[in-house]
Amino acid sequence: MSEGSAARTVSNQLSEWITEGQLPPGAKVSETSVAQRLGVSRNTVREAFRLLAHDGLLVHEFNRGVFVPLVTSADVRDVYRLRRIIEPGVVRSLGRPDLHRLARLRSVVAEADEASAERDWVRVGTANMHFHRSLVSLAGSPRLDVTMRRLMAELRLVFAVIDDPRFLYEPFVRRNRELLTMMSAGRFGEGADYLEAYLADSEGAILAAFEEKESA
Amino acid sequence: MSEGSAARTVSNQLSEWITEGQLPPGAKVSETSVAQRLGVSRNTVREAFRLLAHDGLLVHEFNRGVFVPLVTSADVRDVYRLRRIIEPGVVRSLGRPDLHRLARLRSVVAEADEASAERDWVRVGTANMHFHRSLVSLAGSPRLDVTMRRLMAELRLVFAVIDDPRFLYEPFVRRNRELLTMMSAGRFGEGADYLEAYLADSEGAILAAFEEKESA
DNA sequence: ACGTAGCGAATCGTTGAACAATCTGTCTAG
DNA sequence: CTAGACAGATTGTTCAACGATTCGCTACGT
Repeated sequence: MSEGSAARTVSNQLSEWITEGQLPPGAKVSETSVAQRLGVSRNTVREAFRLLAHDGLLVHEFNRGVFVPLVTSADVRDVYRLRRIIEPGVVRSLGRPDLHRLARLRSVVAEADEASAERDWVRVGTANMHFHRSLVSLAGSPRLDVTMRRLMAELRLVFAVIDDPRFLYEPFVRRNRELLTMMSAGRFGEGADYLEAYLADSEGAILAAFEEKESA
Repeated sequence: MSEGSAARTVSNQLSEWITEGQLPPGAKVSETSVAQRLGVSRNTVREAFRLLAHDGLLVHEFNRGVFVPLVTSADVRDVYRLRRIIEPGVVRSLGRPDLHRLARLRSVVAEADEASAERDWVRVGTANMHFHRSLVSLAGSPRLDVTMRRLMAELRLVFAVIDDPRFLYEPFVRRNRELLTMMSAGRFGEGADYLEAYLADSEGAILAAFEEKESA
């Protein structure tokens, strides 16, 4: 499945392994081991490494190899600093109520509702990421989109080290829906403020779960 | 010079060729031709391609090759949209007057003055880029830094197609110095507003030169 | 004349093996 | 116990080759 490029499939597989915690933060990822396990050439693995390094899911140290990044609380703060700059700004800049362009957001919210009903928290998590990426895409800025994709990828890295993501994801299902309601009504300023508080809460919750993890 | 990685030296060379206009926008860059001309392996060239694609200096189309991006006026607008979000925001967020951290900015301004006196406009241009990157680095955000690096790289792409960059660079030497004066005095709010107008003018000037180019 | 199908050349994607350069850890010598 | 040499492992880079895909060209049919 997912044809097109061997390097791409390898990078997808590695991405899964990382976000599912099989490759713990700080772990070294050897070229030959991955090449053997996935039955591809070393060169292809190297190309996949570059793809993932591009999204921040791996770090490349010259002559030393690639490693799963050790995410610190400073990184979490940095990611959220950018999110707080970008996301509310996008909502605020949405002058006209382009209602039909909110369709995608609506479907993502529905998806989150469904997954939440089934207590499938990882699906809720990915739906949440899709929501925020779709939100940013409303700005119509390609460069904002790639920045946001990077940030979300790094966030997946953070969630990989947290055991029970339920209390992190569950509240956001409701808040995403409320934000969408405000935007549908054309109340973009109010939505931006709401999203700002939302993101602050989210950062706080993640940092709390994170520092609790550090003490252990 | 700049040992350590063959791929890095190749990417630096390619970067020069692109920004100096030897590789025009839209041109296809073949793997084998570059490999032969620089005396390196195809694999190394591919690695260099990925590095440059990461900064937006090349675009990679599967099974088709890599190309020098065709920058449109929409791209210029997009780059400046992000700059207007990031740079004034950084200045505004500089709460305490960390005067000693402005030292680097000061030296860059001096460099620009010197280059301007010698009418070396490409040196003025790189000094200008250094100024804005150093400005953003004051925020202490790694992710903001890499975003800014990307944006500046793409901007080099734009300048490559403009013949006489003098009237684009020259006014900014003074404005950078004035902005620095405001920041040195702790007037960050005023500086942010100044920078906002500054960026708007810059975008306008580039777009003007750009559309004039398009008509020809 | 025009559009289309098919053929062939060129280029890319990937493989596999090989060698050089570098890092890491161990073991010895002082 | 520290410093330095040595060996093993891993990465960086090269080379040659083969299938896959794209592109331009020719030839054909309408």
